[in-house]
Amino acid sequence: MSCTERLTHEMRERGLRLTPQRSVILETVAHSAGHPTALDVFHLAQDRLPGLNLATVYRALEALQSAGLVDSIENGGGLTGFALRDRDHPHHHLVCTSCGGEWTVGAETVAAFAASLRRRHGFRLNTDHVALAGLCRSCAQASARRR
Amino acid sequence: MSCTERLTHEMRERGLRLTPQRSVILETVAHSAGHPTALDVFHLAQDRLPGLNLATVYRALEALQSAGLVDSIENGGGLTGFALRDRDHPHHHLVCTSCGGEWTVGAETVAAFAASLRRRHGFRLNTDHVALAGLCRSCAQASARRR
DNA sequence: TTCAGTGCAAAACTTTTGCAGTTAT
DNA sequence: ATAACTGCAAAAGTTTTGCACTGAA
Repeated sequence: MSCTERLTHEMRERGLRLTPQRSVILETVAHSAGHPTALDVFHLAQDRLPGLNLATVYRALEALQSAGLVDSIENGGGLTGFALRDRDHPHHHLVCTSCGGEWTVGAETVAAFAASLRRRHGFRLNTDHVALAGLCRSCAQASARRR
Repeated sequence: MSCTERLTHEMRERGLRLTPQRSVILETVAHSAGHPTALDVFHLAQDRLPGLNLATVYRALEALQSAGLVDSIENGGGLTGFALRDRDHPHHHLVCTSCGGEWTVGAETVAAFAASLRRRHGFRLNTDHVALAGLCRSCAQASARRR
């Protein structure tokens, strides 16, 4: 199912309307690498939506979130990032706290961990979209050398 | 090593000063369940520190963080929470997105997952303090029944 | 036609910063 | 003594909200 089809379907099902703003905002999030903030999305979408307002971006992202099309991720520093929820290709992000780089891990890597949490604690890890903080390979090596 | 001894030691080592404000703020974080925000800490600490200012709380928490005594955790909604970094008893938190409850998991549960990330991607997961979002046992059961 | 959504402006909130006075070292 | 820290006030930055108008269904 394409992105636009999913948008139409999920929105209608919830009595939400399909506006040009919401389409463009969803596509902007989808085509962004990483986890753009509301302001990022605003700047990127402005080209295609002259007169777009930041408040609209916030409200659209909230609507898309409630429709299950987008997830919010807490970036550091009290900023909220947004990412497409991809049900067909679930994956997770490794975010390096040193260089800010991002890598993708397949859901299967996290699945084993989620299963052990569930077995041992009855806890169902939210695996829709997870961003894990740490040091990437090169930053880890650099910090080891520094000592 | 006691909390206060560690405070004295770590602060001195970095040329940071040991003020009544910082002591009380560290104790406030240590004695709080969960991950209090700067405002929470401010309210709790006010009783013992008349005239305390919120800006001081922010600066003290930053200092304690740089001294490795406290970790910051991204609560939902763009709020930053703080928690004592306990090097003697490392542990992680399971936060239920439905009821807001919190549970503790030993570091060993996470260690295996961290090892696999490192093996497969060279990524060193930050395991100082991790808060994992999901559904707790009872909320998961409740949501299963609802269907 | 109708009501959800938008743009605009103002407000609410969290966090940071400049500065003068205070205090731990 | 001296430099770090605090309180205060103001600013900066993010997110929310009220309201009149517009447009998707």
